[in-house]
Amino acid sequence: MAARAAVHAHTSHNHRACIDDALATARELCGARGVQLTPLREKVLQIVWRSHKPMGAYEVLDELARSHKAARPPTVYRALDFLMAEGLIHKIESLNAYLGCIEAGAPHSGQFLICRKCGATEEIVDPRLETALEAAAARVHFRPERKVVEISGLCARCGK
Amino acid sequence: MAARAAVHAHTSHNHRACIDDALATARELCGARGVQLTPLREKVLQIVWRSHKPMGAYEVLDELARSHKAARPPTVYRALDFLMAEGLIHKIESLNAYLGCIEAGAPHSGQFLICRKCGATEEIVDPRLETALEAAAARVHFRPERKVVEISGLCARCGK
DNA sequence: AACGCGATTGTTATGTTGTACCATCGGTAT
DNA sequence: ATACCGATGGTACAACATAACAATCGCGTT
Repeated sequence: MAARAAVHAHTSHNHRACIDDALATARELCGARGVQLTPLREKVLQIVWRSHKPMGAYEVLDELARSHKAARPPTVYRALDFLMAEGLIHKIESLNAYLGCIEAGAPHSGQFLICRKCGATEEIVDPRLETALEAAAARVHFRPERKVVEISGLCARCGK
Repeated sequence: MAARAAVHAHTSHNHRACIDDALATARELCGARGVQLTPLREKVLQIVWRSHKPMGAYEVLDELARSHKAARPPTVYRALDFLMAEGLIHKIESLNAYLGCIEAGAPHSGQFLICRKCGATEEIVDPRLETALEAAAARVHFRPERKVVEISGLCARCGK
């Protein structure tokens, strides 16, 4: 899984395979959980995954509308809500945008590195960071439920 | 300064003194920097500080309009932008809301504990957490500029 | 077949958050 | 005076998100 951590940050790999993987995983998970990954939801998941950058809900809508004339804002937001609830995508709060989750499975809060120049956004899973977050909360007896970690700056290539 | 870290989380302290402190510090800093903390900007800073919870821009606007009839959305957003640039307030991205900064001075990214029940939001300054963030970014040669850390959950009192 | 039921999607309208753009005003440097 | 600059006034609109209700669909029961 760690090998997939850099997926969103690169443009030259075989992204098609990533998407197919993600969709297959999503179908499996939803099947196992008894929830419905309907064609509409799967299409939205595919659209989000096709982008290397977080996509705004209205960008998703524009894309969806190409093959689904009836699409309206609620159509998209309902699908995005479902996908977030199942841990298949994340919302990047500082961008009001959505990104495919590389660790689909347990719903979890992600940690993100967002390049302000090229827009590429990488999800990282850093246990040390996770531990530091838990410790900081525990220190003041705060019980964490959702952890938003979004680091903006310059990615390795743009920061050269 | 560490003693002020819990300011936003409590309701029974002498908050008036906090506000006065914050305003005095702000005036000093702006004077030293040669930027103008105009009456309008100071009023907005005061409004934000009066709340123990992050305030939406339109809430600030409603409050401001009581004493400043000409206030419009751009009025508030310009003041908020200025205050953020000077490191006097923070934006809580996951709430689209603004909060007085307890460490006014160097513009910095804050770390926040947000109670989903009572809304109280505490800014923490945890060097270990800061280190973990830097390390996570450095590991992939990412150069961080802005770090958004917002932990939602239950505060000590609501989580009992 | 007809019915009831829950989940999903369609549809219209509206609420919330944030900006673009240009005008104006007061101070300062030329 | 003139030109410029930072701050504010003011209109309009863009971008993001949800409320509310209707229609449809699959499915098990009668």
